[in-house]
Amino acid sequence: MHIVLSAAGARVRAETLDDALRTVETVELDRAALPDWAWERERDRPRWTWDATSAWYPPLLAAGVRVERAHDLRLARAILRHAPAARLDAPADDWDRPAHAADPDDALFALDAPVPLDAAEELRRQRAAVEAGDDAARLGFLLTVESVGSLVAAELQHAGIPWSRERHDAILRERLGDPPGPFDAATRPARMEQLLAELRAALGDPEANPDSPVELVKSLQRAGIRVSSTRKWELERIEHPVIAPLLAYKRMARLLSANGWHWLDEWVRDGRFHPVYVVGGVVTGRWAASGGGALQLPREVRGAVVADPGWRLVVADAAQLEPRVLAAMSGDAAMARAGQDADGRPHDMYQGMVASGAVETRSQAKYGMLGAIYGGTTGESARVLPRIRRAFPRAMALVEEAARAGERGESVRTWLGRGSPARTAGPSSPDAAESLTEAEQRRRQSDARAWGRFTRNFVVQGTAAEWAMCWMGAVRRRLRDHRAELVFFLHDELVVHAPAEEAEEVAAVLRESAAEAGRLMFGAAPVQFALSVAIVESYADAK
DNA sequence: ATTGAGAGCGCG
DNA sequence: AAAGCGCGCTCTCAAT
Repeated sequence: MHIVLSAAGARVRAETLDDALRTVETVELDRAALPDWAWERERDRPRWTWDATSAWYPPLLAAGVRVERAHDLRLARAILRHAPAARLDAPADDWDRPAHAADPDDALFALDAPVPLDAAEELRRQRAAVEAGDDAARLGFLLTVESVGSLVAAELQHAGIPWSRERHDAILRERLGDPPGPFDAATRPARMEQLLAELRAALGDPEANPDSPVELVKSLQRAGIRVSSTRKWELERIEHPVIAPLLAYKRMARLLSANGWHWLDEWVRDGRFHPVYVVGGVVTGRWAASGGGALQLPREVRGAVVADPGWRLVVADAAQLEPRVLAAMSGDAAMARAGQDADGRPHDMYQGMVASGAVETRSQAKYGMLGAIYGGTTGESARVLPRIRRAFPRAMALVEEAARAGERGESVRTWLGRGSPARTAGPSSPDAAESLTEAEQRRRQSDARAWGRFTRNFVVQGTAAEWAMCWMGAVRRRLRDHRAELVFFLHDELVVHAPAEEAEEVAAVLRESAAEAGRLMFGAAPVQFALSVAIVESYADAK
């Protein structure tokens, strides 16, 4: 059963659909009455269908209403638009517009803006587009998984991750020194001022400005240091007294601007950081974050993430997720074996590759797999690739086929059927090869290879994102009647905030859910999804 | 004053 | 040690 919600002027229309998507009941109600009404109807476990979870769900959560199932029409439309297995012939319209960012306070009231689109009609159109295609089961599952993701994203934002202002402030003071007071002549924290003086002295340039890359390059060159940029790795290989204080300064400046006191004031409220996730925000299907930089939370500040008294953080990290996903997709039995021990239990995959004799060291295994999945062409990864190819031919064949498809300008798809975008800078004109200059031919070849690296990575990264959404969906369902709740997500990592006495049980839930995600995605494929799980009071202690 | 590109660096 | 993929954020600097 679906309940389709849409804005009807100042009110809300709720249409109940049976499993054949026939309308069986339509009611209108005041927006203010929606949470109670939804809570009532949730007993029938309907699939709440709306233009965007990010718009409808936050106000329900704010009113204390959780729902189990949803269908996010805009997210689904975006997937169907590019999925090779979908038969969607609707012309581009407002449903193709991404949802606007959610404001939990007034999202419902912002909704009535442009178009009262017919949500039920769009749902029927989407179902038809899935069923007319050649991969209906998987594609339908992908839409469900994406919608579960949208629910989890809203719930994560609602819950927030426990954040200690005191710890954060202490970390900043320890790293940067005391912040300048309001009447302080210094404009930078104490240790930064000190380093600034040091590096200016080392350069013999009292005006040197490390905050401006352009000015800094000039200052360095005046001091006889030949650099073309101020990138860390270029500076690191230079022997000069200015380098140490300069690198230290740059590191501090980064921390101060990205996650300093200003960030703390802006993003931490009532002891929680409420990250804004953007489901489907990345072409591959990964989530993006908007504001606050939830997906780039530096290790340096994770000490500020502290469980409430009597509570713990259960931090689970999927080990070697992308290689395992690749093993499952390609059905590469040797690679799957490398990820489990003799009893078939999850086990460090890179160690397994060493044990099987495929490579000599763990680091070779790691860089070899990175090279396979990203398309490495140089250095250690390129050196090991032939050995990886020999040991895991099916896995390598899958990524290399994806790369070749991309080079030919074809699109590729993830395991559940998300399609890669059309190549933008494509092979524009069918010029005869001989009419092109040599430089132009080289450029096109290199563009084609770059696009091939993108499609190569797309199939694996996108499928890993699908696994991750299955994982969190399973965790969410298993934690439904617990006090513990999901509070953070980071591509292949989940954090649950749990009462101390529940922590061990939650750790088991995380593991069982990883196994369930593997079964849901890949059926009986013999791939184990290993987790490293830590029960800690502070996120910084997780690894 | 606002906008956009590029540099640089944080995350997976 | 960095490279090969995907991002967001903050800063500078030039163009509008």
